[in-house]
Formats: sequence, structure tokens, C-alpha cells
Amino acid sequence: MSNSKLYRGSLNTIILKLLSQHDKMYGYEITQKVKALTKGELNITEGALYPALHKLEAEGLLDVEVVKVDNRMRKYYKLTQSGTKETVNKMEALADYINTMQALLNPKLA
Amino acid sequence: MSNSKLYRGSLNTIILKLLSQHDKMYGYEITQKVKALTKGELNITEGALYPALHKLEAEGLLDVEVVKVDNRMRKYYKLTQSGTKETVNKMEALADYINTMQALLNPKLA
DNA sequence: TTATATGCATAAGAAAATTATGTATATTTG
DNA sequence: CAAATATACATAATTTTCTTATGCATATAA
Repeated sequence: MSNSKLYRGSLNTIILKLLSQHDKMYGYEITQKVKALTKGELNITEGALYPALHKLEAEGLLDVEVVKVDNRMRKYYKLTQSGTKETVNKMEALADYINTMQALLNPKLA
Repeated sequence: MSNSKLYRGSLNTIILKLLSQHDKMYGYEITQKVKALTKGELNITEGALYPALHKLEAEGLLDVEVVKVDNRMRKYYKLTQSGTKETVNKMEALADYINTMQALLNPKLA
């Protein structure tokens, strides 16, 4: 994913937010989009991504639609209603995380 | 630690930065300082903290000094030279993380 | 005197990632 | 044309990091 361990725990947030911006995406597309947006800094590995997508689906946050394109399979994921709600929660949690880390590491500003 | 999974991977960064600000600290002190600075949002559990401290020591980033105060043991930790270097790296990694997450989640600003 | 606070430690288990494979088709390159 | 790369999914074994539970010991507050 990255040489920095800070990204551990961020994958679901990233997936959900991307899907809130793009209506539907498939796994490989997500890896490429993340790589492009982060200029190569973040590379989502398949071993992390696919289990995460399956779990989000099992939790009812994502819906799947299987499509065949150029004779190759694609599984398009999109947010469910509760997936949309959870995305809002995750974004709030991220804002809180950043604030908290700043309070912790720059106590002068507190 | 927190209800949010985003903190996974942040513990070493927090420990090192606190030690860069306080010269020396002992484990229990770290848990209380973090709780105070984050107004209760972040509670470092002992099961996470002590193994982390031991590992940082084994890696040569921390030195230990055992002291008895009021008949109770305290293990004071302080940064070694390479611990100080690693703290700089961790802080850069945190700044990168925040920038990258913002690029990822607010692509309009990119 | 009993609960809470201080102070350390470790073990069992869960969660989330890495690394390594595996399968299959399409396209680019030498 | 053959070989490498890109596209596209998946899972298993292992590692890392955390939670939860437990244990020991002393001091202080209720």
C-alpha cells in the first residue's frame, strides 16, 4: 500500500469516498485511480482491496453488478443507502483523526 | 485506542513525537498525556503501548532507565540518536499521509 | 475496607495488511 | 509471432498491530 504504516485502517474510507464520487467503479479501476490521484505514492494491493470490497458488500454498504467487457469480467461496485451514510461517518472520523493528531503533535496550537 | 480504525499504525508516531517533546516519559505517563491532549478521544491501551515501547527499544530508537518512585517501578524512555532521526521521518510521513488523503478525497483541489 | 489510581507485563484472539500465488484474456513490443 | 505487459478477478499463508483479558504489586480515596 505504502511504505508508511499510517495508511493501515484507511482503506475502507478511501474506497467509500471514491465510490461516493464516481457512482460505480470496479476493483482494478480503483487501484489505478488511487495510483493516479496520489501520483504513485499509494498503491492499493489486490490482496488488500478484494477482501475489503467483499467485506463492505457483506456488510451491506456496497452493491455489486457483474459485467463482461471485451470478454473480461468486471465487478462494478456502488454505494447502497447505508453505504452513503457510512461514507459521511468515515469522512467525519478522518477529519477528527487529523485534528486529534495535530492536537497531539503540535500541542502549541491547542 | 479509539472507535476509529484510522489510528492503526499511528502509535509509534505518537510515542516518538511525545518523547521528542518531553525528554523522558514512562508508559503510564504517556497514556495520561495522550488522554489529556486529546480530551479523552484517544486512549492508548496498555496491551498496545507496552509491546510497542519494547519494540522501539529493541530497534534502538529508545533507551530505558528504571527508577523507583514511592516504592513503585517506573521505566523512563527517551529517544536515542536514531530515535530522533526516525521521529523526523515519521513526522514527514504523517504530513505526506495528510496531503495524500486530501488529494484523494478532495480531488477538486488537486 | 473496598474501590480506584498508579505502574508494569504478557497471552489469546481479531483485524487488516503484505506477499505470494493462481487463473484468464487482451494488447503491446521486440 | 512470441514474449512481456496490462487488465481483471481471487485466495491462502503470514505478519503486524491492535483489543481484550488477565496477572502482579503498591498507594490513595471513598
